[in-house]
Amino acid sequence: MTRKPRQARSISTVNAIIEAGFIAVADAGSTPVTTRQIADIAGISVGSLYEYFKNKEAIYDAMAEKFMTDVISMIQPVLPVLARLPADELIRTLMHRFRDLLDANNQRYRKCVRTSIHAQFHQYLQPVSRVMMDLVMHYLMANPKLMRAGKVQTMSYIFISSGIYCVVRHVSDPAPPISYDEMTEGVIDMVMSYLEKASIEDYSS
Amino acid sequence: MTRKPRQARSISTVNAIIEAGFIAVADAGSTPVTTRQIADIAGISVGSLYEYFKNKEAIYDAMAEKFMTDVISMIQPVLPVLARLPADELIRTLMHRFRDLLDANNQRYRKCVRTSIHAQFHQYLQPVSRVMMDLVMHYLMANPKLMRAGKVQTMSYIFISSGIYCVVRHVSDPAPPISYDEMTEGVIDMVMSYLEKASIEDYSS
Amino acid sequence: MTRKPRQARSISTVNAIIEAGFIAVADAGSTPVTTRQIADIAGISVGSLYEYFKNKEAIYDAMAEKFMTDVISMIQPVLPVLARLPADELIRTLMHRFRDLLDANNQRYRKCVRTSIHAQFHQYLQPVSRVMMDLVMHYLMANPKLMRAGKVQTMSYIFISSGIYCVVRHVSDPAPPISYDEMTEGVIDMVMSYLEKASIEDYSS
Amino acid sequence: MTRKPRQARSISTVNAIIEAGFIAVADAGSTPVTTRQIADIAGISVGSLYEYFKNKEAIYDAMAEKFMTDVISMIQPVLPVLARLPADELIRTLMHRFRDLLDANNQRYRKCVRTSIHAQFHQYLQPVSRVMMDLVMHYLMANPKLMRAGKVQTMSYIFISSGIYCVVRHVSDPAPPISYDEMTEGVIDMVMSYLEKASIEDYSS
DNA sequence: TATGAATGAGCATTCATTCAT
DNA sequence: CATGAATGAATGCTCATTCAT
Repeated sequence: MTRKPRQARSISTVNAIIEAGFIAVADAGSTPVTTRQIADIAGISVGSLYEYFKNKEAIYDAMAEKFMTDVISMIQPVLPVLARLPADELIRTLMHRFRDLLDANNQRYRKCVRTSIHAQFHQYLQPVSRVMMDLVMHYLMANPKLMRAGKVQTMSYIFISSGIYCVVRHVSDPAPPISYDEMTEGVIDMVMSYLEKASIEDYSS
Repeated sequence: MTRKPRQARSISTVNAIIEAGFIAVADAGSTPVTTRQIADIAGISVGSLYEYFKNKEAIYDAMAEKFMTDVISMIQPVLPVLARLPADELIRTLMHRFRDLLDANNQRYRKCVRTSIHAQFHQYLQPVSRVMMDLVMHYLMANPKLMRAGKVQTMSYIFISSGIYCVVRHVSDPAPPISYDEMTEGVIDMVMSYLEKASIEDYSS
Repeated sequence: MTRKPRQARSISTVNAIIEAGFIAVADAGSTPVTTRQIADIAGISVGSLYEYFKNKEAIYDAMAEKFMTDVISMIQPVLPVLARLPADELIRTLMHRFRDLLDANNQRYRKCVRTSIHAQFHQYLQPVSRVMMDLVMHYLMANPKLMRAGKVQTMSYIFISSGIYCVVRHVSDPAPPISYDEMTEGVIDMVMSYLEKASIEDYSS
Repeated sequence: MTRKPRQARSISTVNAIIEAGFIAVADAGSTPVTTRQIADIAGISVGSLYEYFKNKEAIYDAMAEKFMTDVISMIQPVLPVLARLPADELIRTLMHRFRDLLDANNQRYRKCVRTSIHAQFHQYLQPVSRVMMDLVMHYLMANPKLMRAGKVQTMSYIFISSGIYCVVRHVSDPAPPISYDEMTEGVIDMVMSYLEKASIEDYSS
């Protein structure tokens, strides 16, 4: 049974382990990460690892949760602002903040996404989809005229999938044929074209 | 001239192993596949496996290659037709053929994509991107007016990434919020909106 | 003079640990008991465990000793009475008191014997043999005519072994083919037959 | 999954592992035996161990089964003879053959019983009880007058328990107070006294 | 060529014991 | 005295790979 970390020291150890997990994944390349590696990086013994986490899986879960938390806290503070932005600015801001998140902590997440393609892809990306979906919902409520555009759900699904995977692919690509900024503008063009066309059709009807 | 029986056998054994690899991955769920499983399914001994493949990695490589070949031979025969189609019809045809490929052989690839999310994601999808890029190039050469639309490379990159990942995500999702056909039409809308807008801008300039 | 509170506390803690040891063994079933479990049940920390006992082995030793003490204090008070009883009554009384001891404290010892079959068998049973041997000696001294019966030592050894293991086996057996009372009477028959025969031979000689 | 040993070599490896198991248990004293130890003694690698046995438990099971087989084949060949023997000769023969079995193969079973007191006691002894019960049944059918003696089931239970544990205790005792032969004669006396008394009572009634 | 028994490094996990606080 | 976080050796078990037949 995992002891519940109550004390300050314990909490920091838990964080150190999660931290070590990300570093290990980032460093590991495609080979799977061992508990020993994580313990070594965290500067503790294997035994201690199991004082704080039931098993390896639990560490991965905590990492995914930490990632989600980071994604949320990347968006949360600017949420009121984002909802008032025009769509192109919204996307641009989002893509930039995402890049910042990927590059924070010595590119931790960038490296992890690169290697996690081979491993916990879904566990990492599903929460992002969820958060993005929330954001879209907020945005639609703040911009009700968009609701009149058809296929709201379908287009949300597609835009979110597209956006996330464009980023993932770009991050994973060792020599991307276009720059991140070019990609950002492309995504904006794509979305804006649709929104404009949809609103025209909406008016004319 | 008669085919050398030894070679013929070798080729069929190699294919049997690759086949077995897909079946094993499809059946395995999330647990990793062992060489023993592959050998058993292929109906040969582990020892023989290593007669035909240097190691497990080589089998995965061959599987990815086989997948690419299948993707190519899905597109190749209709290539002349595709190039003459309007963009929406092109995408619709493509998405349908993709679905057929995923469902062929008792949904082999569908199952593999689902589980390979956790494993050889890139190895499988990079070739698809490559093939799609080729197709786009063909299409552009057959429809040179599209070339005048700006950001050809950027938008190709984005549309291909989007299209592939939309399919992957849809396949992986146990309960997708929209149907495959809705998604198909959504992707078409997205692309068409952009192309229309781009051509308008092009005209006006 | 007041008892030194430190000592008193120590003694009660030691007892609590031994107590906890029995409870842990009784509860554990066939899985081995950990020091953590014992400490938890005793309501102290693992660290404290090692304040009072050198190691796990020492706890087991203390448990065995406690068991012996309990066996002794089960017999001691009735010793004068027992020595004056006829042999059959002696055995009957003994077997009943044994059953009572096994069932005391929520069947603590019964459960322990059941699981300890797999573990500290000897450590638990040797003391019992010793105590029983003492009892037999007392009995012989009180009934000197029995001394004339041959093979006193041999028969003591056999009767004690038999008696103890009959009880142990009966306790361990989830579905014993005979009842405890039937077994008791059987053991009495067995012993009495021998004693009668021995005394006849003795007389005749 | 454990491969089923079909070939001669495989069978001998299985036996070698079981053999090694006994040697390991005999040598181990009170410390638990590891798979590594068994593999080393058997002269194979840990990996091979698991080719032949699902897990450690399975090895223990096989050992217990082997022990039972040995006990049976100790009795089986003399079964027709035993049934025609007077009870005292039957017991004497049995006890002697038991001693021989314990001392065979460099005292393998003697050592194992000594240390297994702490471990797989029941798993080893239950089969013996079973076999002994069978023998008693055979004996009773060959000597139907004994059936008339009361408490057949009770006395069988007691005599068998007594006999087995007397041997076990004697084997376990580093300095037994009586010799094996003395013990044998004592057990015979005990049983014979009962049988004689029972038959007298039977006649008189 | 084909086999499959054999290998053994490597993994996740446990737990008696220690020691800084 | 008490604590419980930390330790790390040790365990059961797996599986990619080899090689004698």
